[in-house]
Amino acid sequence: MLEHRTISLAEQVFDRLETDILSGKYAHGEVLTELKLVSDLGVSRTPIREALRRLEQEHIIEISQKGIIVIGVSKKDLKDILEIRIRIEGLAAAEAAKNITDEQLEELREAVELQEFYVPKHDADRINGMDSKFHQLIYRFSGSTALFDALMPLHKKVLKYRKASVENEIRSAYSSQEHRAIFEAIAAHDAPLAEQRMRDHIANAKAYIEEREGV
Amino acid sequence: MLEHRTISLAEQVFDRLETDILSGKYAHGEVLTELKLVSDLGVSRTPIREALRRLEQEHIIEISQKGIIVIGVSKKDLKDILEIRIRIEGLAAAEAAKNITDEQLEELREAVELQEFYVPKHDADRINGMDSKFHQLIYRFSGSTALFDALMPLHKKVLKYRKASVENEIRSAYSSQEHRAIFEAIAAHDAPLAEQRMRDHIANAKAYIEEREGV
DNA sequence: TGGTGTATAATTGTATACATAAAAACAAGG
DNA sequence: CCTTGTTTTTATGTATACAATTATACACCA
Repeated sequence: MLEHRTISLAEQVFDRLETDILSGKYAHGEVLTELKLVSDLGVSRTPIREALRRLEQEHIIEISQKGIIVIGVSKKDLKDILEIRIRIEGLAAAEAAKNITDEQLEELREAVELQEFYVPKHDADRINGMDSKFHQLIYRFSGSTALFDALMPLHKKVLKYRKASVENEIRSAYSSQEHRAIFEAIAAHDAPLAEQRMRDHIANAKAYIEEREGV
Repeated sequence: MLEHRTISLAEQVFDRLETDILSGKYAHGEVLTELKLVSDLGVSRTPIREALRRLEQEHIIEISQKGIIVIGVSKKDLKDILEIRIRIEGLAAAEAAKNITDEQLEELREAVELQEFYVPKHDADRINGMDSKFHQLIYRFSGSTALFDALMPLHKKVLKYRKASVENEIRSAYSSQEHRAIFEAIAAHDAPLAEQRMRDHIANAKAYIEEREGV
């Protein structure tokens, strides 16, 4: 396992396993063992176990005597997650509109504009990356740890399904425009407008994803 | 550390530390070390570290080279948490109204009635216990893992502040009545009514707590 | 053939030894 | 007296050895 800066092996293992599970690299029901992960990742059981405990807490794996069972995110989960995000992600945008600094605003602007840059190029991975970054920055700039902690795991769990959205040119273009509109409301420090636009944005994403996934 | 049934030491350590931190037993800013916990709890560093990782993920501790810094729940956190719960806990009640089974309904009824039993006796600990149980059962009976995962940590983090509410006779009696009303709506499988009553209940609790805490 | 008990193997659970990095103590020099 | 460089201590990070539990394979018997 390469790259060992200041970030601990336990953290790296967590990030990697979380991404692999949420991206669908491991299938639902697949059984892993700590020993298999030891040989795959090239680290000892200690950091692996610490990562597994956190993944278990997020309910994307289950640990039993048989091994580590991959759970992932079901379509029912997806439905529930988007329903929750419709109700609280607007709050994050509203709080960000109230609290954001000029410097943070520039960081947010960059995410919006890079996404706009990649959309006509159909670079799905980078679009997805900027899309994620936009939402996560808003969680952070809301200034609420509670909102951040509630929204971040929900957002990460949509990864696999968001990827598909981004590959659709029409939805991808609309989504980028919606981000721009939310950004403008936040930049104007108009909390109610930011809240409404974010709520609509999640509702649109939900409608698209659910139609696509057939739920 | 006594009692080692089927539940692992790591889990026991997590529960104990979480309760101690959220109840205010450890003060904000207090610094612990793994070694201190080893001697206090009588278990090795391994299960302690696994518990600490989970507590760190919940943002109620921070781990640094200086040791383990207790963070806990600030009044700002409390405000943010209740604002979130107002927006999504009604959804949990609505889903429970749709999905609850007769057997689960009886379990919920028991929590309501035991709370009603303890209120006139001013048994704060047991009232608090039944109050918590009522909400947590609804999270479970909502049938949504996402709602459960979002709401459970928020609910647990109010522990310290809820305790004070429960010691007030007037608020405690109202709260118990509100639980009864929510229960009746769920028992009637009236999702919109359950949602509205739960939202009002959280809003009332928020108003009381915030007035009391002076935020 | 089916079930049951037992032996075996495989897995997680826990403790501990060692590595590493940062903080703290301290001494020297300006 | 303050600053700075060095040493020492103290903390977490990681690997590994050992324990305990559970799943599995298999032989035996009804």
